[in-house]
Amino acid sequence: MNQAVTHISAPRAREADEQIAVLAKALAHPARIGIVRMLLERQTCVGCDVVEHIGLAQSTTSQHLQILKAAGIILGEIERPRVCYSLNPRAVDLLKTLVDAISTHTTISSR
Amino acid sequence: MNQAVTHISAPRAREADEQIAVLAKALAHPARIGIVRMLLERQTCVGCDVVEHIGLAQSTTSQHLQILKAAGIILGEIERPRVCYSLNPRAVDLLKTLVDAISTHTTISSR
DNA sequence: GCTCTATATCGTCAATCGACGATTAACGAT
DNA sequence: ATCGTTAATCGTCGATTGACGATATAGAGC
Repeated sequence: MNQAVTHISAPRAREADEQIAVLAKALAHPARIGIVRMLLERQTCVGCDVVEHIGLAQSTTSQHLQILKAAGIILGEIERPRVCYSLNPRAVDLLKTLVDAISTHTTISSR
Repeated sequence: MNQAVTHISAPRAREADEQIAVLAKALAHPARIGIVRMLLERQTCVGCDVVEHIGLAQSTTSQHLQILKAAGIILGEIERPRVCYSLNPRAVDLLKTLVDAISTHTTISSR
């Protein structure tokens, strides 16, 4: 039972690796980190604000938003003709769980 | 002062975005997540074990290890003819700080 | 000096990413 | 019905990634 968290069976572990990698990949671009930061500061915001804030073309920005949305990191609520974006608390929890697991291990194990 | 954490000046924020993105990018591949997970389970390990564990070619594995090392996520101590890899506690702290910041915000702000 | 072992680096190739402008879609307002 | 606004999607192009095998490097041991 004490191994429950640590030692997942191999195939499951691979799946988990895949999922985490997807999350990391979605965050692996400064523009997308910028969007996340923006959503932290103002707790919600509209697409055209994002375009203005990060200074890329509208189409490019939309792409970045789609990537974040596909990874479940942000939510987009339609408010015609706008879309209102916000962080997905579930994704934040997932991230937190992950990093907690890592930091627990390193605290215990790395001297 | 209460804004110190939240509201960093724009150019600094961009730098921070860049740095975080670099970190995320280094983790944005299942093989590399697998390596990190491996280093969590055994607290340290040698390159050739990694090759065997993740099942990619030696050259490919070495590349992944270099990427993680370049991002500061792992450390490689030379023990001729091997290299002994371990997680870098500083990187873990960095990640933790980041996610803590995010989760604090979402807890406070998103109802 | 060679040979073995463990890593790192090089060169190549297909696949993916990230940027852009142009176009399309959906609706509210006139 | 037409116009204006906001987002999403398409098509394209150069740059980057990830895979591999081949080669290079560095030291231990004979």
